[in-house]
Amino acid sequence: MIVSEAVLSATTVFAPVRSQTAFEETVERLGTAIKLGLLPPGARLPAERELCARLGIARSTLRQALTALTQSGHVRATRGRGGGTFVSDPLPPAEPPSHEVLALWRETCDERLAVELGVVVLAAERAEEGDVEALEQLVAGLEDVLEDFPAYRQTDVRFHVALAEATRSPRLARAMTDAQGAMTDLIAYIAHPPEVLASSNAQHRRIVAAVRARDPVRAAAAMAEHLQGTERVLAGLLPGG
Amino acid sequence: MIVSEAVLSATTVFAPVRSQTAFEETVERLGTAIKLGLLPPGARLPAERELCARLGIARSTLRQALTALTQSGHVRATRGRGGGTFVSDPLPPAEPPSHEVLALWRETCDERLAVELGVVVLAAERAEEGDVEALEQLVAGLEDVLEDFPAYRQTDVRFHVALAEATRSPRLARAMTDAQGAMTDLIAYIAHPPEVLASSNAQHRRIVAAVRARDPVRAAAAMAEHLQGTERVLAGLLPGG
DNA sequence: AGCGAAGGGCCGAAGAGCAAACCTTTACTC
DNA sequence: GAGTAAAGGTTTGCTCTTCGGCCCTTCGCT
Repeated sequence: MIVSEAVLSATTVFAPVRSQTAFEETVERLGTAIKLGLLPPGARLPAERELCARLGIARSTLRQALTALTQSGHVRATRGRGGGTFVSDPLPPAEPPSHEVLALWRETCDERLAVELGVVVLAAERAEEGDVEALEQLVAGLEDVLEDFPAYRQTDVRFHVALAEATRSPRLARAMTDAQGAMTDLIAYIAHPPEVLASSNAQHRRIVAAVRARDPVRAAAAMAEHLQGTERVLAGLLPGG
Repeated sequence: MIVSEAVLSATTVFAPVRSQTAFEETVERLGTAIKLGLLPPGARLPAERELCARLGIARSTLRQALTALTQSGHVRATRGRGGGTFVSDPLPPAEPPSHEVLALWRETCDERLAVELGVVVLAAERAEEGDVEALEQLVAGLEDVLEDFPAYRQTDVRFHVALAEATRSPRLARAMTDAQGAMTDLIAYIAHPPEVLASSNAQHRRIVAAVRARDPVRAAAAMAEHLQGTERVLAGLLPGG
């Protein structure tokens, strides 16, 4: 009986169980979507009574989350007919990443690598003409905002999420938004000169070309190169690099 | 303002928040580890008072989970000094996958693809000599159990988890055990003749060789081929293939 | 003026989780 | 054989989260 080997995995199997509350998860979901620009400034959220049904939680729980997001300035509500809950414009300044987040930056990048590689391979196999066109439009749009990092980053996120949606796999799309949310916490404060963004967007072009050509291998290679860019920047600035 | 585009991602952003309880998560964690053979039959779990501390939950919550696992026959407890909670030997027969699980089989495979690709790429970059030797031993062991699918599958899981551990990224290791747990639910009932297992293990060899050579591209290609095997089998047997 | 759709507030029931006791069984030690 | 230590088993009571429903307030539209 090979019992001794099991001890190696014990740290994984017996690692702490983290159970997020519905409240916390909702704040994180909506907050991330707002910070990523998936819900752009000025956008209106669904009515509370509808949203809580969609999220599968009680309205009072949703309201707790919305109250938190109101107090943090990400959202603003108006009453009466035609009212609703709207994403703030402008958004509050982002908060600097916690020590915790910084300490785990490499694991965050590792997870993102997995998601992005899996996504790009499957997208190359499954993307349809319309998906590719949408991706090309996003890349073209990026070209116009090389001087404006926040705008660039927002469209960049859209690009990666669109790639994930092209896989037709909701779970991968969720994984992608989570990964992008975690990355944004890390890179929001790093200077990104236009030349860097231009070369990053050139990599986007190569990725889309490989997807259009239905060439998963080339797509994966292009994506790997793309991710190495940010990773090298982080390695130079953060502990443990 | 590009508000219209946001609607596309709405299904992702507003998807139900699934808040697992600590009890559920614990049952799943331990149950998966047992079904995967990470905790082999006869193995002794840590004492309740220690285990609940490691899992970060109250002892009463842990006991709920252990009671569930006892009733399902995966675990058995003995009292008194020198007693403890032990993995059952033999294990209860696996239950057939639910309709729910079967309906989402493709998404499960997609997630696994992402995890395995990310893992193998990072393992190829980071694995040390000891890691590679452990992997080679596991592959050698697989050669001896080509006639015994349960035994093969168990060592197969160990192989993939060991690969994940070679990345030194706890989160990827966790993702790998989760992915393997989900896959086991799908493939437990599918006949696997020795020839198929032999060719599967040949792919293992190629993966290890690429990792040893520190060649992420070749490692990813070998892994992709490896995964296609099971995926094609499932596509032939399950709905939506 | 009134209707209806939206956010805002309140309250009680139910359940999950926690903490800290205490009990029972059993093997080892002196 | 008595004592002790280490394990699982049991009980109790408290807190916090979540749910579900009900009613209020606001305010644009008809």
